[in-house]
Parts: sequence; C-alpha cells; structure tokens
Amino acid sequence: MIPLSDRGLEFSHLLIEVFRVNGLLLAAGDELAAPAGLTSARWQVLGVVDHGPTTVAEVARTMGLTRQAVRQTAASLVRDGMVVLQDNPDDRRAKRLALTPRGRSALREVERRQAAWANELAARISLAEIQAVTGTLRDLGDLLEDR
Amino acid sequence: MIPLSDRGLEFSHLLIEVFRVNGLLLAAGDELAAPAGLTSARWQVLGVVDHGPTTVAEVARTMGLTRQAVRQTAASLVRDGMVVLQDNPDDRRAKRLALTPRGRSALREVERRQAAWANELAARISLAEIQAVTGTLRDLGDLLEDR
DNA sequence: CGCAGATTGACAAGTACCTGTCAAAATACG
DNA sequence: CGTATTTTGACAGGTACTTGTCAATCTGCG
Repeated sequence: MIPLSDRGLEFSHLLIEVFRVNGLLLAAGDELAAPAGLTSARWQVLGVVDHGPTTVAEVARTMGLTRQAVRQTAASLVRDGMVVLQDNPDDRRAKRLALTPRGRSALREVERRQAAWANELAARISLAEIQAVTGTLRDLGDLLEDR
Repeated sequence: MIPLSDRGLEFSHLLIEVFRVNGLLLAAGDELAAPAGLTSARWQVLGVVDHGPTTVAEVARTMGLTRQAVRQTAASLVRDGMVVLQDNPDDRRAKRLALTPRGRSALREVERRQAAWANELAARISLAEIQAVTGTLRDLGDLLEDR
C-alpha cells in the first residue's frame, strides 16, 4: 500500500469539498433557472446565443462541451420556442441559433435572479478569500490539465 | 438590471473555476479507474461496500445519492462479477452487496493509483494553501446548504 | 396483536453529458 | 480545377444521475 502523505490526505479533503460545492452550485443554478422554464444547461446555451446568432458547433466550443451535448439542449430550446434556427449563408449545413422574444425574456429573468443571488452570497465571504480560492483552484486546474 | 457587485463578479469567477476543476477531477478519476475496469461511480460504490456488506439504500445514504442511482451502478457491478448479492436475514427485501475477490482486487488497484496521484499533485501545492481553500469551500458549501 | 406509515427494490421516463459513425458541405492545397 | 482533409449536424448507443410510482416488507404505536 502506498500511504497518503499529509498533503495527500488534506488534498483528498479538498476533492470532497470541490465535489460537494459543485453539486450545490448546480442545484442552486437549476433553482434559479426553474421559474423561467429553464435548467442550468439551457440557461448556459441561451447565454451564449444572446451574444448573437451562433451555430451549434460554435456554442459547443465556447462552452467546452461536445457538439452532441449542445445539439440536444438546442433541440429542446427550439421545441419550447426559446430559440429559432436561421439559415446561414456562410455554411448551408450549420443553421444559426437565435433567441426568440420568449427565450430572451426567460434569460433576462434568470440573469436578474442570478445577480441578486451572487451578490448576496459574495457579501458573506471576504473579497481576499474569494480571490485566494479562485487563484488556487485555477492553479490546480492548470496542473490537472497538464496531466 | 441588478448589477453584480465587485465581490459578486469575483464570485462568478470562483464558480467557473469550481466547475472546471470538478470536471477535470472527474476525468482524472475515470482515468485512474479505467485500467481496473471501473469508472468513478463504480469505484465509489466498491469503496463503500469494502467496509462490509451493505444494502443499496445504505450505500445511497452514505454517498448522498438516490437509491436508484446506486441501484443502477450496483447492477452493473453484479453483471461484471465485482459484487454479489447476499441474503439479508434482517430484511428480506434488501439483499446485501458484498465484494467478490475480483471486485476487491480492482478496488485495491485503483486505490494504489489514486494514492500516488494525490501525493504527486499535493506536492505541488503548499499545505497551507490546500487547507485555506478547503476551509473556504467548506464555508461556501455550508452557506449554500442553508439556502 | 393489528394496522398505519415508513422503507425498500424494481420499473419507467427524463436530463445532461459522453463516444463513435455517417454523409453532406466547406476548406485547404497541389 | 479537382481532390484530400476538416467540419458539421444527425443518429445510435452508453453512463450517471434525477423524479415519480408501485407492491412488498418492515416498524412503530395504540
């Protein structure tokens, strides 16, 4: 058995907290999005499309997901009339996703809720602490990305 | 539009890092588990069952998941001969999951890899930093749990 | 003891991701 | 110009979760 070093052990606690906070954040996001008829995934796609009509492949690259994942979410947004497909003169295969008025108002509603929620939570943790955690997590992420 | 406060904005960056690190950790876990014929989910279930034969409902409570999620993972472990179902004299409905020799050796293999991986990563971040991040994330998690 | 209520596993269906494969369309290049 | 390569959306199928429902069984209480 290879034993865990002190740091390794403390590191395991960090992992557990990351998983826990991630789960809680996802749940909070869904709660914020639900009253507008959205989920976290749908909200994120709408957020990207809000910057201008975009193809599925482009949205996927922006979000760091596969085309297939975005395709499914986009299809459900089209079904619900929050997004429409526009012909794309630049590429006959790839239609552009564009917000409908309904999609736009749903997005605005969630953004309003999200801003209030983030401000409220942020008020309870010091700026220095938030920045320190963000920095360390960024380093850890870079480390993980480098294998 | 409710504007994001400075802290609120910095907080948003923190969210993004949590999501990113979470995704990278999940990928790393799957990579660690794959050579042993496991996934992160299967590995976690085996880890709980390693403490002694347990019912699906008990494992679910331990892991903070639903019975249904654990049920599916457990079924796949049974299919692959890593776990067997034992009759439970205390409750005729709820059979106990128990490790087979094959399940045990797969678990040991992943645990060996995981310890080496955690030690290596932990060596690149100071103990103080790890503890600080863990503490802040724990606070944030508690805040989120209180709504 | 007997019954109401809680717990359990099974089943169905849904969300959010993934990989692999395919044909059509766009692009790069000799 | 034409062909090789890349990109794209669609489709199939898989993993890991969720909620809701059901009947069987266990438990607590009057």
